[in-house]
Amino acid sequence: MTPRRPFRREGEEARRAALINATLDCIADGGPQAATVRAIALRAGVTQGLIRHYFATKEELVAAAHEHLMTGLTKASAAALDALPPDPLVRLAGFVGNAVSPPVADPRSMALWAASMQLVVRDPAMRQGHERSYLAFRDQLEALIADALRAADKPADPATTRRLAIAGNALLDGLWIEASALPDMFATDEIRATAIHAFESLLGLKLQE
Amino acid sequence: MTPRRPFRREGEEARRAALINATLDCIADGGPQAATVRAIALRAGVTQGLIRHYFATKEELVAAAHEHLMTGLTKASAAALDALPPDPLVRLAGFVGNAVSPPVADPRSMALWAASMQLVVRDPAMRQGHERSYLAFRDQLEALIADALRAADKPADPATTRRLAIAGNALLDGLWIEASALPDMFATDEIRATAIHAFESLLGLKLQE
DNA sequence: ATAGTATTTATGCGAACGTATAATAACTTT
DNA sequence: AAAGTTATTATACGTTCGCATAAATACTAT
Repeated sequence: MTPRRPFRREGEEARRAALINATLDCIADGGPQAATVRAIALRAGVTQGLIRHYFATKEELVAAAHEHLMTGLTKASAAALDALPPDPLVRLAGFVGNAVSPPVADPRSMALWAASMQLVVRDPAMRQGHERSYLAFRDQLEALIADALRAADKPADPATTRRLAIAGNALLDGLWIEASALPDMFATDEIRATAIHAFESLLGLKLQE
Repeated sequence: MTPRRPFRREGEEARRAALINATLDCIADGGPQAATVRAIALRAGVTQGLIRHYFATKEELVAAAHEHLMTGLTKASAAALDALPPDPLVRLAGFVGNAVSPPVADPRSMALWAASMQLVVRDPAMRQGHERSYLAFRDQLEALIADALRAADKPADPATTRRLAIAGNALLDGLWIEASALPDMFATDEIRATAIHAFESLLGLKLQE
């Protein structure tokens, strides 16, 4: 004779968003195996039956959460670019510095990224998505590198900028991982300085922050 | 009245090794959630009860597998160094090239690494282990960098070599991830050339492969 | 106000999980 | 050769998982 739990109808959009965010929170906290339908529902403030109403299977929900995460990261990166001044050398330095500093570098993002990488290795569809977002980021970096080289009157032919973008992207990935996984090992300033200094060496020019 | 399955006593050492390898295979194939006691036992050619006989809990087995993986990677890296000639410039180029090429770079290692990174973010004990192996690799790289700089009559003070080791390690990590996660995107030679060329820029000297 | 809709809760089911325990057979020792 | 030890198999137990379905209630339209 326990009273039935009261509720409000929040609408499809809000509920889907809440479920997706709850899924990401669960994965970030305890890994993919902690993202059970019951735990997700609890976090989203609903009961588990509701998940079935908006997503046919749990797998579908996880895929939607992954997509949401990826597009969110790309958007955040683009928005950060908008806030930078027009000088190419300053823009590149700012972009590089941001990529290895909080809030871009943080343990939660790292945990989510590691979780998604596991799927990427195994699932061709996930791999395609990863490839797309990887290329989007790298193309952004390549454009910034080309602008910086031209601003310094240096050659910026496609073969050069491509190679620099691949190496620069790898450098940022690696520093981001180290800064996120071992946050106590480096000061934020040290990682930023290391990243910018390395880019100066790679491009053979002086950047301004 | 089905006959009981025949067996042989293999001894503690062999059985522990078989169980650990089976665990890693399961994780590499299907992620941590695929490493169930039943799947591990099947792969190791035993029945599930035996796991309990050698490991008090599944968690203990997974931790042992993780440790085995890490020490194995460190050993492989050191062994590869032994095979290189004494010239510092050649050694560094060889070390850098190997780090981003098969068999070091391959999807299985990548999957295992991604799985372990999840634990690293969450578990302090795992993080300590990760930190140790990270530093071991970086120190190795720093020594090679210092030797290469000295061989080229360049300054190799500790502050410089440390910063170069951090950046160089990050670069190798990033390229290794890209080469492993997206093996069809780059030719092996391209990744090797990119890595060596980037190190030349970072150190300001010409390497020989 | 009332009826209708479909969002949401509540409950249940079968499978698979980690772990515990008992039975058995392959070795070892005497 | 017989007895003893323990590595190994076999079976069972309780929990939790994803998913299915039925019941109820908040909202919408008339």
